[in-house]
Amino acid sequence: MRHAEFDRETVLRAAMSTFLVNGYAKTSMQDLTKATGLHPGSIYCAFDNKKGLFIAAIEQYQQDRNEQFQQLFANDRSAVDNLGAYLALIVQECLSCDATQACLLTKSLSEMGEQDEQIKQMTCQFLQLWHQSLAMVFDTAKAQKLIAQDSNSQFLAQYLVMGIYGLRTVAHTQPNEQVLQPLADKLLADLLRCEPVK
Amino acid sequence: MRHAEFDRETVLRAAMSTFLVNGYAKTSMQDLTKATGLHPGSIYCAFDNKKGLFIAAIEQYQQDRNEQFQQLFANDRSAVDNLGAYLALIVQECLSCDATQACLLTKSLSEMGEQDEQIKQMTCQFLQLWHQSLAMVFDTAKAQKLIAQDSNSQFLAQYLVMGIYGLRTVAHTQPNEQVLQPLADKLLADLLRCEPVK
DNA sequence: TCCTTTCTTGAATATACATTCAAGATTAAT
DNA sequence: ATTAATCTTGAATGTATATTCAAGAAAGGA
Repeated sequence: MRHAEFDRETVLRAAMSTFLVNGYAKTSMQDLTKATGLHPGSIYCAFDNKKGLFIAAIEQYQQDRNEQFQQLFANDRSAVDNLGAYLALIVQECLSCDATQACLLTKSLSEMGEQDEQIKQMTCQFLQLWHQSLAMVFDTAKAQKLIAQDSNSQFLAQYLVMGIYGLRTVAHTQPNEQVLQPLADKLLADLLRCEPVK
Repeated sequence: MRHAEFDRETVLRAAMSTFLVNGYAKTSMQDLTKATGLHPGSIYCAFDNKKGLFIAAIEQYQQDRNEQFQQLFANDRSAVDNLGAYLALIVQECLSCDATQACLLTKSLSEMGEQDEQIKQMTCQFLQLWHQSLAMVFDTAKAQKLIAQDSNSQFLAQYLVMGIYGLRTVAHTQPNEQVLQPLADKLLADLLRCEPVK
């Protein structure tokens, strides 16, 4: 018997980062061997092929982001404060010039959604889970009487998702805190306003 | 003397559509010869290389979209009505299942922005022009006294840009009018509200 | 210590792809 | 009608790239 020498999570995070910078198509196996330190044979042994590594990297991304999310909201502070902190964090991520700024899920969906049904299914499912997590935050806000009792948590979460997608895209052309933070502020304000839902 | 046999705009729109579906990297010259009806040599003669054709297609896209935009807003109706019609049009585009749903500028920026400075410059510039066009619409709305006189047109336009980016991304996971139209409605409502700008 | 199992290595393979180019075809002016 | 200029054709070229595989290395059980 013998164990694999590499640490799976480390390898997946390296691959993840490479895919984020180059996109899937423009990431070569050579890029991946350089980034992960693994030789081609090892990658094919552990992940089947390039797409298998990509899928594993996306799953790791989802897990990492989800843990970060749960940690941010696991406290007794008001849901509104937590949302404000969450948005501020996203703005800061957008400002950091490295590739963390984009979301691997939406980037992959945009690149491959039309051609690869499996990638489309997986990314859509993960983004849906994120939407649901945000809806639960709005449920909490309702319970804390911070927003109207007749608010539609699903709708508000969807609107926030839309805003965050948009914020990240604006960041590509305007990676500037003076631009992004006011947008995030208005987004949050518009979410908290009493609003009859259609 | 002899003229080229193909119609440049037709060729560029075919290329545009192919790039939109596959992305730049996954579009082969073979795809492009099939889509445009041109043989490799003709493409290289007219556009230098694959990237040259891509750039020309992006320029055509910008021109087409800009003309569509100017036409939509060239009337005497209220700027708010025009914005509503514009958003409704975008929602309808998002619902049509063909590749028109995405924006070639943001898609290209997302795919190649990190690696190709020229593409980044060009797409950012065109997106900036769009932002300015929208800002002028808010100036009109101000002149028509439909929004507060101290509104910041630049900021409102940026917020609308953000919302449209977001709407288009949501459409990838939820290509559903019952989801998209309410989001667009709230977006417009939030833009028209009297809002002290930071 | 030895042996079996599993992992690692990286050169070799096969394919896909962007690009070139020389011959052939077409046009318009003379 | 002839000619010169330009366009079209599509097979050939060279490069990049994903994947395979057989030999070598390491680990743990007997």
